[in-house]
Amino acid sequence: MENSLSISDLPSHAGETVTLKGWLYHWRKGGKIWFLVLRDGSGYLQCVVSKADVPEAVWEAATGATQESTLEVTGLVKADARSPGGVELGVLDVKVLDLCHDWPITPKEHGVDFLMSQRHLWLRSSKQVAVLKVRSEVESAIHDFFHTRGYTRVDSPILTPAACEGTSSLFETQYTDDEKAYLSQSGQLYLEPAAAALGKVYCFGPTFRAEKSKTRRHLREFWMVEPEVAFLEIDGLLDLAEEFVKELTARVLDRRKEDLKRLERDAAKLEPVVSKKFPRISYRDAVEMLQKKSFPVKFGDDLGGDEETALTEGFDTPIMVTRYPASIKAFYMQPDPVDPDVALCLDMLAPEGYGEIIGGSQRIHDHDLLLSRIRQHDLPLEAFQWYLDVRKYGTFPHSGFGMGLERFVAWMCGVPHLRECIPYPRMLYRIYP
RNA sequence: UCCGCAGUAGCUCAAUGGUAGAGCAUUCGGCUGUUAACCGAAGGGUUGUAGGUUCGAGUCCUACCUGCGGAGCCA
Repeated sequence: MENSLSISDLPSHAGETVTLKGWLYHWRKGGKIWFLVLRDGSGYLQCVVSKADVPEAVWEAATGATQESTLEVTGLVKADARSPGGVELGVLDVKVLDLCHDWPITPKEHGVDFLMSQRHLWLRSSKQVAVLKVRSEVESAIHDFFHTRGYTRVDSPILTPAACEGTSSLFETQYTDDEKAYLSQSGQLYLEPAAAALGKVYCFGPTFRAEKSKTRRHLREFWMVEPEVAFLEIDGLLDLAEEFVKELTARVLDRRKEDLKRLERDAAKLEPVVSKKFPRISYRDAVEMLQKKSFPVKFGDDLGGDEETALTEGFDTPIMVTRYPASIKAFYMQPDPVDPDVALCLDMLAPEGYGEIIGGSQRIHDHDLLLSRIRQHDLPLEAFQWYLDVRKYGTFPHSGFGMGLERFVAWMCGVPHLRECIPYPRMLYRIYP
């Protein structure tokens, strides 16, 4: 069915005459020789048009094309060291399939407001293309990671009857005439019963938080991958999270080198992630470390962005902070049997200021303890009856974590803001396009 | 929601309270190996909105609108 060549195929077609379709990305004029850069999503190709070598009509078409015009170009593939990418096209024919008028995004700088309002067009820019390729690679690596380890993917619902954690950040929608539904904030609660059915499960999909967050580290709609594993306890969970991040990073380094280069991301900064063990620090030790750096934190305080960055300073891998005070963590987290004030949980903090990429815990598996936690947190008991059933019928220790895809991709790409790591970001006060 | 910053040409930005400017983009011209090419020329403006102070406001004051950055919360 597909017969056409892509630009990325060309290095193995040197010496052949080929026809390609794509868009005019950029050009450099040189009097009687023009250099057109064609892009087709697979790569970029310098097409050399020489006035002496083509018919007048072809010269007119080539030099009359504007940025982002749709072109069909025929020419001879040549290896040439002067050309970015190693091969270039000696143009024989150019057809302008559509002449583009008033393309708004120029090669010079633009402000974020402008670019975000042109997001549907901004996607064509080389750096945005590179980020989307890294994102897709990570998504694919996530599925491979779990499938090679015997996990079953279980899709959790997006429309839910009640909150998983806190009702303040829920998106509400009308479900029937007299019933509301809420967009999912996490698939975890639905994954736990599935872990009893299938043992090792994971979900991967969009999640929604109606928080009024307006920072580079927040989106209102983001993608989260969440494994949940029967009979896995906290130490195994730490191993799983570390192995997971190592494998995804290795995959990006292995297969998306060109994209990292285009993003001017220093790949050497990611290499220790693959080779070195991630430090594991308890919350109590973290508080001490922060106090030595004269942060005014004490046991019971949550750690803010500045504290997280200070903790990761001096490390070239992520660090895992474990055993936070139970009082500041979710109701379902298992208390530490030797230190009941803390929960068996972890936050993985990425280096270079990228902050929390993973949060997870061992879950309470005792029915009565979970019941009392639901009551302590003033949660509507009837909404959690089915969740309690997991502990009522053949309970088992289990653990899981959630990783925010965009945060991971932002870190891989060295992009400072999450909004560039999802094709169409949903942010506070911005839902166009 | 709170705190801070900013709205001037299509875009990115200049302009002591005193004639509205540049680069890029666009159009035209020049250049046969360019790498955000370069050189020359032209067109392009109700300075976010509404008031106010002043002989005079892009500039100072007030309110509003829009956007950005950050906090809290989180992945």
